[in-house]
Amino acid sequence: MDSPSLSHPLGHRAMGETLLYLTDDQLRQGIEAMFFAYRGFTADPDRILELHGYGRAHHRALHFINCAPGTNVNNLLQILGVTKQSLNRVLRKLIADGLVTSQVGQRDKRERHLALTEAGHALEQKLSDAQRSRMRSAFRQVGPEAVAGFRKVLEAMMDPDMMTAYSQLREDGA
Amino acid sequence: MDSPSLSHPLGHRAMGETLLYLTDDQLRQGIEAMFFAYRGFTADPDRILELHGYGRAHHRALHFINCAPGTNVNNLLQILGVTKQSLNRVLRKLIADGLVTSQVGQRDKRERHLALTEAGHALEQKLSDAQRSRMRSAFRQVGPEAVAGFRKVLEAMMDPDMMTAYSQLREDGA
DNA sequence: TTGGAATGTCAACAAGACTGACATAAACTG
DNA sequence: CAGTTTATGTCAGTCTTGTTGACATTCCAA
Repeated sequence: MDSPSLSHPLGHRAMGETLLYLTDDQLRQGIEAMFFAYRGFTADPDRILELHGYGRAHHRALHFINCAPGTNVNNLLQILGVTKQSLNRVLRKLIADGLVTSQVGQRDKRERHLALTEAGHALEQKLSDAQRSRMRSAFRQVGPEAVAGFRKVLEAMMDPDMMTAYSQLREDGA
Repeated sequence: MDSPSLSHPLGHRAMGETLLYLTDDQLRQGIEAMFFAYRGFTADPDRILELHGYGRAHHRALHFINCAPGTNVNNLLQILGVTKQSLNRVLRKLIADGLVTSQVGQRDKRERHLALTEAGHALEQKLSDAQRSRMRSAFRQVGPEAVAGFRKVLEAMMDPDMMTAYSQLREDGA
């Protein structure tokens, strides 16, 4: 049979209207692309983390503490979407290893304010560099229009409440 | 401070050439978008899986057995990128629960050929529908150009060997 | 001031990844 | 045919990272 995308009698605009990109097969390919890409996305930092005896959970904590220095545990909890007990185990190790500092809040002494130490900053940089490097390479290959599309789809795929957490990260860093 | 993307003196083409989309901040946003989107991407099937006492590992196995019925364990191992012990634990349960069949190969009797039973097909459909539903909604929101960009970036972010596995999935289904 | 809400810690458990060792059966090779 | 390799399955043990339950501390408001 002939290729519908090449022999289609309608122009590009009409293709969008007939929603050819929404067939089950196209969606399945999107799902698989997401699966394989996420593996690639985490592969480089995972290798570095392993050398230091950490896991992905430590990476996530370092990343978001770096983005919002002085944040408290509850904020981090909302963003990461795990239980406080789970996060606490990770934080305990990072604090014990001298990568993160935990300071009792001035105003509210129940809160602990988290920040990276110099060593924490160094590891975060190393992980971030590895991850950015792959993403930069991908972005460079495909060009700015594709990158814009990538961002649009990802944002549309987030849970609405996560979307707000994501937006807030870019507004008030502290 | 003012917004560089709005007040930039150069046009869109020049922006691409000066690689504004490759700044560390843009890359960081891409990384975070990937993190939050992947959570959304897995959230719906996760809820269904929990009801049945399965995890993401079972979903992945069902998905790829469905894509390539009659495949053997080794092929699945390559695609999933886990150890045979890990996969075996999952397959054992799926077979015991009557969702997957394992048949000794005709040509090579060492191989086991895997396929979904009717019940397996039913669950795979349910999971797939949930995941496709979210992706369809995202795709519909952003339009075909953004979807094309999304796919391009994801493919550029995969590991090269995974990229080949991904391509082969769409060529020889059996 | 006292009881509830918020915050964070410790302990125990489960899923799912890993490694290593080993068994079995079949295919291949000299 | 004997020995090796390949494909698969299994058992045991470890690690990360999620979970729930119990508990201490602190704040706030009735």
